[in-house]
Amino acid sequence: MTVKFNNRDPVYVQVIRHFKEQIAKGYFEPGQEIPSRRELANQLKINPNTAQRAYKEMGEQGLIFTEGNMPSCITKDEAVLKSVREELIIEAVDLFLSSIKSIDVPLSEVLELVKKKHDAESGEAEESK
Amino acid sequence: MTVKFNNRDPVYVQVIRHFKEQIAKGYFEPGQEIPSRRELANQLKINPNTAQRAYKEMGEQGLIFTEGNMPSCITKDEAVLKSVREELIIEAVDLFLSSIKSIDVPLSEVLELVKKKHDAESGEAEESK
DNA sequence: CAAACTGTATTAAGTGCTTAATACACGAAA
DNA sequence: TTTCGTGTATTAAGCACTTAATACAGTTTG
Repeated sequence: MTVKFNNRDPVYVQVIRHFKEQIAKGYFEPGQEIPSRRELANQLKINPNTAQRAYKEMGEQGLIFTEGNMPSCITKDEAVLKSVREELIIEAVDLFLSSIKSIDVPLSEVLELVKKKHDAESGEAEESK
Repeated sequence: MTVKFNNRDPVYVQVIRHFKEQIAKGYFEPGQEIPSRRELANQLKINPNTAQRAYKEMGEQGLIFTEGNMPSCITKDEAVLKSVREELIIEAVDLFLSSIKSIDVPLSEVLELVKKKHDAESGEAEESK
């Protein structure tokens, strides 16, 4: 498990984001154990408290749960897991639309650019095989 | 001139972003005067030093220029003005694509959502007339 | 000339968020 | 029992940004 951090957003926020992306991609099974705070901190080279903060928020959001001193686990509520993906998608779409809107760019124009760039990236991935 | 600030990004960054959006929309003429630091600070209810910092960076980026003690002006270099728009568009597209990529969502699926949401927003704008 | 406006610079304080350093209670396992 | 690994809580330190209070040089305006 590795995460590339940017210097702009708080680390704990990026950690949460990372877990949400993993969830969205179906990487976790419902109820699956996740690394302990200290272990995650070691893996990501961050402070245990930062990991703790990320886990704490994820717990409050219902993404993970913790019973006693047992290792924390991904929620068993599949509806929650499913909604994570949808939320991330909606988030991306809304952000994109508001950005475009604030520059007054015709949608058709950027959609062409999106397709073009996407195909270009796919091409690169293909070449690197 | 009003700007709605969020609590996440530094104010001076948001001010710069605001000017770039105005430039991208063709709101400014090349060489056009812009408000003084103190006046902008008054309008936006921010500290003059924060306005100064925003202007300073915009000057370093070539977006505005200042001669002597004259009021600062938008650059006369139309190529720069044009590139601002393109940069903002590319920025939005790249961010969108990377977001989508990190969730493993098929492009066609989100493009449908983008169009749908965009049309819905246009509809709302139409109704509010 | 004097006043008021430009831009610019320096220094300091305050504020909020992030990170860090510890400590504690609990349970499982050697 | 002792050790180790859980989660949790508290407190302090660090850092970036914002704000603040001035100061200075120059230009325009009354």
